[in-house]
Amino acid sequence: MKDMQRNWIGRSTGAEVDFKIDGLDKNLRVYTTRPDTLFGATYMVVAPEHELVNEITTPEQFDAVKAYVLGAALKSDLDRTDLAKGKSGVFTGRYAINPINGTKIQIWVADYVLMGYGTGAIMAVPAHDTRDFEFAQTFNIPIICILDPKNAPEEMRNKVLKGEACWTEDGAYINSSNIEVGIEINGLSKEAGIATVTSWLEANNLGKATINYKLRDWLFSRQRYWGEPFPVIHWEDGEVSVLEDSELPLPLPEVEKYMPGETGESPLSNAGDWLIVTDKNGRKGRRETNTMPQWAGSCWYYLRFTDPTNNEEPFSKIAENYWMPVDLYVGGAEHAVLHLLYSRFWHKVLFDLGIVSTNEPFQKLFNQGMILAFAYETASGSKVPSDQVEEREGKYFSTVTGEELHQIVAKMSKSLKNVVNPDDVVTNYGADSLRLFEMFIGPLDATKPWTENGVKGVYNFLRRVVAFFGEKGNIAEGEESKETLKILHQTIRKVSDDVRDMKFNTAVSQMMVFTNHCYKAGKVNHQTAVTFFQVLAPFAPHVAEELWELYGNTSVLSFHPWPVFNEAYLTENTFEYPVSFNGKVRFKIELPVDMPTTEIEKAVLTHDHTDKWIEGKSIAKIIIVTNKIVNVVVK
RNA sequence: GCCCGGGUGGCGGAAUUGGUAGACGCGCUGGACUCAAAAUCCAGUGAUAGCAAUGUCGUGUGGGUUCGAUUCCCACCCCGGGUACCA
Repeated sequence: MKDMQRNWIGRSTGAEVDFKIDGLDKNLRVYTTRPDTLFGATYMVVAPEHELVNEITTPEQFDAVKAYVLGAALKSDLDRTDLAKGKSGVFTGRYAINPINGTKIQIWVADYVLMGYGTGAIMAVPAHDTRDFEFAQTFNIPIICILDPKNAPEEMRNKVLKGEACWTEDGAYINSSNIEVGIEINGLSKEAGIATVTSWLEANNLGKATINYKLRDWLFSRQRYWGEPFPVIHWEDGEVSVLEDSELPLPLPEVEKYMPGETGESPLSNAGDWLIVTDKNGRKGRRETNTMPQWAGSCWYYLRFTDPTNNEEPFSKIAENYWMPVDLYVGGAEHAVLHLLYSRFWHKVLFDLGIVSTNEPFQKLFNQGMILAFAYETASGSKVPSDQVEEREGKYFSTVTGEELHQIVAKMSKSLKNVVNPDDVVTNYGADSLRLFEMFIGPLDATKPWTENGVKGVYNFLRRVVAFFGEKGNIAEGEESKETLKILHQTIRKVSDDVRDMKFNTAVSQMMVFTNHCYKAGKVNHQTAVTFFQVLAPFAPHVAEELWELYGNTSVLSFHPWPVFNEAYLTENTFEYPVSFNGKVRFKIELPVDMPTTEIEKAVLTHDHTDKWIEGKSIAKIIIVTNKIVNVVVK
């Protein structure tokens, strides 16, 4: 999860390097994480949107470049990434001077370089970068190897040295010195190479060490109508002010259309009169049109929850101190780089400002798995809404086109219309059954398709609980049996542990074990029954409360403390040892738990079945793990 | 491509983290009840051989470590999710 956040933030360290443009009094600045490979730079690429494209392009190449830039602009982002398989680009006709060795290298325009990252321009080192290599091969650009892959297989190494293969891992520098300008990294390690070249660039004023992030905002940059408007006014004289506390909150204005403004501004720019404000001196101003869309507001809701009725401030220091940090954050993995990342960021800002008392907002994260559902797609892979699908003899067909479809498993979504409404389960089996089934279906963190196979199982369990404990004849007076007490207390322990570990499926199964035991035992006493109701209550609250009341209680069960298990009921006097020969279990033998190993050994060796397995062989060793297993090694 | 998960009966899933593989549930089979069916209750249910006692095989595949491996190590195959020309 933190890896995903790290990837999203995408911090990288490298250097910016200036290349002189041949015949122009300008520099082309690139960002690279590998300044050490400067000797291997054989061409440069600028993004189609780069501001210098027009200036760089020579008259002969102008039409070709213009056509290419236009073409790139028309491609959507999706197309551009979809076309990742093949590289495209066009030569600008212009050259740049490699500052480290004075070589003239071609400048190209290509859409595999993105304007939004770094400087929108790169130096290409085809021998040691797969993208550059692919491009250089496509357009017959020289490939110069400067890292000798000494530890690579011989065949591979030869290809790399000849510029016929790309090598992105470490190696020994070759062709990497220029005495005239005082730079020499041949023989250095990668780390030392990067440091040497970077300091050389800085000393000669040709570049500097830089840190870059690929972080994209995924929240405020996607403006929409629904969101809290910023309480900010831009005045005609250039002053910007925030609203008085007394003017808050600022509600959203009613608008006719929710589309973005004509200049691509937030939808609030369509709000007409609402936008214009005049102060008491007649000065005119315009309201800020940006809102806090989507989860911008919920990034801090947990703080407001600590003090929800406070009318003076978002939350009091006392309340914040008492409740924070949040014990548990339950959310899907899809929140990793969205809600969770923003929440952590905001919280850290508030912490630095001294407004909250913790550096992190959440103590523990739990990723619950997504519940998937069946969906349908055509042979060509396009999705068909589930309400346009009919089943005939185990095959699926579109009710619109009649085409045969195949069934896939995909996450539930509105667009696929494969959302399952749990109301049916509630109607047929009750809310407790639905609740219990969601816990019983499997581990909370597992992703799995929704199926109602098995709802019957938990429904049956609840029905058996009500049938057994609802029958007065099953409740006996007096002391509880040892066996029942043991299983009851095992159940308390297991359910307590499983709830703590959020393993609800096994907690439910333990309660089933207990109930099955009650049926076998035939009778249990009053105390056993009500203790079980307490355990059951968080899982099936309606059933548990009903039974609790049936037993003459007038208070609410949920307010009673959780039962505590008693170790004394769980201790055993004997243990049934599995006896194995060479690791294979052959029979079992019941022995006292405190029997010394020498006695156990004797008991095993004198057992009737033992002869059969040691016949004609000799015993090499006997391994006894107390109250676990006995293993006899024979040869 | 890269980064995470994960492969256990017909199915959903258990297994105290190296110690009896398959708890619990669904489904299926048989029995009881019923004129009959449903519901319910009881019993059985990994595969295979056997009337049985019992044997052999078995946790994606192949190897390794170990007295002992679903669990640890190495290589590979498959599935799911995330991400993607980030220089």
